[in-house]
Amino acid sequence: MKNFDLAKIFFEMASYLKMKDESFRSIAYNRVALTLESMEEDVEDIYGRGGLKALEDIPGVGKNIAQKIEEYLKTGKIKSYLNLKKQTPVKLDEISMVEGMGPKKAKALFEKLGVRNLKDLEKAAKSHKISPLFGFGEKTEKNILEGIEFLKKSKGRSLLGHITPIVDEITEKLGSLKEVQEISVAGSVRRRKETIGDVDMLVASESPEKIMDFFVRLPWVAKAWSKGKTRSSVRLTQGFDVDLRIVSPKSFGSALQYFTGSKEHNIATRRIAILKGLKLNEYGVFRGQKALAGKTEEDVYRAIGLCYIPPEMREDTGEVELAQKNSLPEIIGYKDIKGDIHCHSDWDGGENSIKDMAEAARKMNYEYVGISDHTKYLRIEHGLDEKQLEERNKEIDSLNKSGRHIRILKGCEANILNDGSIDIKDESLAKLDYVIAGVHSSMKMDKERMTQRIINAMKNPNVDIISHPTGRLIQKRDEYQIDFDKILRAAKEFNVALEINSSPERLDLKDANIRRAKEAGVKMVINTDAHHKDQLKLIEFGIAQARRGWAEKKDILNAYPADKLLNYFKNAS
DNA sequence: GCCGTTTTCGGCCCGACTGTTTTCAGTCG
Repeated sequence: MKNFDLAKIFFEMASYLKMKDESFRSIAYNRVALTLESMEEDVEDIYGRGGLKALEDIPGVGKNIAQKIEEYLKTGKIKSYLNLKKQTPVKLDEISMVEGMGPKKAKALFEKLGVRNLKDLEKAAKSHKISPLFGFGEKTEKNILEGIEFLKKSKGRSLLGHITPIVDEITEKLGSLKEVQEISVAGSVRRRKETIGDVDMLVASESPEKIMDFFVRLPWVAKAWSKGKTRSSVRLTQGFDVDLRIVSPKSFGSALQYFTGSKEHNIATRRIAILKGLKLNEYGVFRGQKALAGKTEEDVYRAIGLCYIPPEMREDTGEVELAQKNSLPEIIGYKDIKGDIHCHSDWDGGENSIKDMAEAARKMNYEYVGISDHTKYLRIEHGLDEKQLEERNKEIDSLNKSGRHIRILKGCEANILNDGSIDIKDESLAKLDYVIAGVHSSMKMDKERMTQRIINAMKNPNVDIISHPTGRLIQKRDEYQIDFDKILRAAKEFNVALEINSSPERLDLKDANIRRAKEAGVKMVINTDAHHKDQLKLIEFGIAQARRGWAEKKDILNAYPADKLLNYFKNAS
């Protein structure tokens, strides 16, 4: 897949062009880079299928860029890119990661001080060579040093699941002020992206000053970057930034739409507004001076001829076109899950008893809960052998018999061994309501073997679900080397569901793969993999990713009632 | 460099804030 390599090159070219003040060419390259990054089809396949002509059908790609893509596919490099790099040998991608540094400042520092990378930049700032320069000053120099410190500490982005608790607290604190009429989180947090750069919050109020004073003095604030009447920005001690915008209530909807983004989605919606002779900005939808909408997001979308688009879908990957035709898929809702079926109990070293897990699941308003303890290969997780599994089943049977709990299903999370066989006997697996199988070892296997390993596991008629199918840990461990298309075809053929693991560190399947699975007609389940009863509530993150992957209720098996779910598993094997 | 339901030429999203200026460029979202 060359899409990402090419996207990276075009992003860089866009920055270099901006440096040279060629802003419109820069926009063109940036746009193509974004398209390539989010495109599902391999650009190499497109070229193979229809040559230059087919490349030009990609939005934003014209003759010129098509030729550059061809050049890259044939020779592995792009001459004009190398030339740009030669002209200004500056690591722009590195330098612009520092808050407040962009192409223009980078250019000035290169020409005057020879700054080529992050290290040079830090050295120049530390030896106070930057502040005397024209256009720079004390503050800029200080901000550069602080920006570099921040980068070293945080790697830039935080996991969604790690920041939402504090975001909820801030929302509650601000929301309790009497001056606040409405409040919502916006930006990538509202879109539920798996990682977050900074947090955007929006408030509707007629008296913003008091709120801003309160905001920059919140107990978690380490530093206020800026403070104004409509926008303030702070860094929290937790290591990420929060932006607060305040607008008048009559613009709350349009501002929420605007600050929720994504940027690409906004560009698309604004284009539609322009085509209709309207103007869309954070203050509303306007025809000339006349405001047509602004109070709610629904009004805004309606005014430009679109139906409401859920925040999780706003990435300009086709949702705007469907909204124009009023044919968006009805994506799964946050209350549609009927039971979590990947939960561990104290039988395999989890924190809580089966009874406690069932009680916690009842509080989640579930109809059922599935206990799927590890099996014997995983010694470190106290995996159960055939005999222990039998004992555990008896406990579940007696709990179910007592009638005092929600329905408890008997499952397990078995291990897929290197050859694709399962680490526990088929007779034992057959006695369970369902079987989850997952890879927990030899994760660095080569692509062909790993793909075949998982497919072999799916061929076992007892296996119903593959847990965390790609094995990634966000920002820590890459996905296994697998041919995902082959996995999808096998999942469809053998009627095996793929898990959407809700753990904020995993989110596996991820959004793009969920969409591919859905398109391939493969069923999924959304689970938490809870090892503690408090982790059941993490399901919201899995549902959020499912929504980002456009999954509908019918695609998600544990949105079915228990009997329908069990029937599915029975008939699938 | 790309693009077209007023356009094959003339636009390309656009407003807020900062830090440096003395009227604005650069950055961000």
